Amino acid sequence: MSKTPQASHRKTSQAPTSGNERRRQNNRREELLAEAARLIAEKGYEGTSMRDIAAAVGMLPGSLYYHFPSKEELFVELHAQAVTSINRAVDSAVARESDPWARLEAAVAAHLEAMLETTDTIAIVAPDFPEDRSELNLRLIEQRDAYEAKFARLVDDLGLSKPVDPRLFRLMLLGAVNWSPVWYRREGKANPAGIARAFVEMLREACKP
Amino acid sequence: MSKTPQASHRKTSQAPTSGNERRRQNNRREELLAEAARLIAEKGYEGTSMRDIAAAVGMLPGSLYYHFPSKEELFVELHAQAVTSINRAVDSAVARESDPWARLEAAVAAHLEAMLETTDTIAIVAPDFPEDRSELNLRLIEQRDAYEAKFARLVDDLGLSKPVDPRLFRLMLLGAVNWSPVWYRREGKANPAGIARAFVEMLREACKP
DNA sequence: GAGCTAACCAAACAATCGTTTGGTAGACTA
DNA sequence: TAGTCTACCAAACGATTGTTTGGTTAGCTC
Repeated sequence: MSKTPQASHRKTSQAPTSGNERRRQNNRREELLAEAARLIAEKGYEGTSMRDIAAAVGMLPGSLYYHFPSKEELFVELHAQAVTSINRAVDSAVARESDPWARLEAAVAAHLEAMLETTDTIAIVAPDFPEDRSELNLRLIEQRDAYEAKFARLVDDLGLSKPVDPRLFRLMLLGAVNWSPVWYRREGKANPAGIARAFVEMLREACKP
Repeated sequence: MSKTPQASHRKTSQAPTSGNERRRQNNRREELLAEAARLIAEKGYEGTSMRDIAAAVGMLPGSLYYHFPSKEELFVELHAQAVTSINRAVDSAVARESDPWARLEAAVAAHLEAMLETTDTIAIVAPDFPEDRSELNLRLIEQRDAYEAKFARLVDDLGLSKPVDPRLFRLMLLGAVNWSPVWYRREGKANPAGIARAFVEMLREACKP
């Protein structure tokens, strides 16, 4: 009640002294996405209503539809944004290493960091959606495909000896990593980098002849 | 439309010649739970309405509230049922082995089997619910506690050498296992037992001095 | 066969959901 | 300064949600 959708229009209000960028073009879109990410990360997709999101940015529910055609579309864009961001993080982490095992560990650490510490990076993962929402799911999977292929390549570069199935190796590692948000506590002693090292090191020992 | 809530009442109809069990006592409760499990496993908790469940057993929505006080309570009972069932499966699988590593592998295989092949065993897991539904989540976690402790014991019995953290060992293994429904395809070549063997074998090699 | 109870039906309730429609203030362009 | 467009507001719409309330009937006991 106390916070009505803001007094009048404000828009591009500030920064009047800064050259000729094209302002006044979807200004609050970013703010909107950020707020939606925060809410969805906290309460889930179904648990977050368009009204919640609108209230968080001080708009009316219907106004969201100026920026996004639907709630699903909003989420797809959020997901894309998260995938892009985590992709960059992993790339730059991997680039700093040359040894194949070190590269894999760096990738896992970056992935973990993004999922455990960055609030607004909604999990690449989000198995939120049950199988029946196939249309949405297909689009999300498509977004993650390139990302997962990247890990497959990192694993291939390890040159595993024969008894080890590279696919199961990758699925095990990524499964363990993707599940970590379930048990991870930020107050705990373990940090993403440490977890990554422990996970990769275990598998590394397993692959020595 | 075509399937109205059934013609008249039927109740305990059958089996009139079988002694003196107390029939006519929550007869369709089991049927109700089974149907709810099937639907929720398919479409998720939020994706399954009380009307869906009622329709699946040929009842009217309100009638469900004769058997369960709320939708959440229904799910809690479902969850408890699943936990009990998987607990039994793991116990009997472990009992057949004596070697610690073989016992762990048997436990993992049983867990995988329950999650991947048994439709109505809604995942022990179900991270469906975001953190904010704390009340429900606490009750579910409570139900799983004894189960997870069981794995901690199995890991302890391995007598791991020092550089390996038993906790991270367990979290890695269970994470990989719990994530498997995401990528597992029943049509594929891998089966639960094979996956269990591969996972455990990898970690086993890692723990040899 | 009277009475009781388990197991429903029938119908609604209030709340919430995603979304649509029509309007409008302010910034920008010419 | 007139006109256009951006970025919203205001208000509703229809559908769906979990749930409640009061009645009804079949089966059981006595």
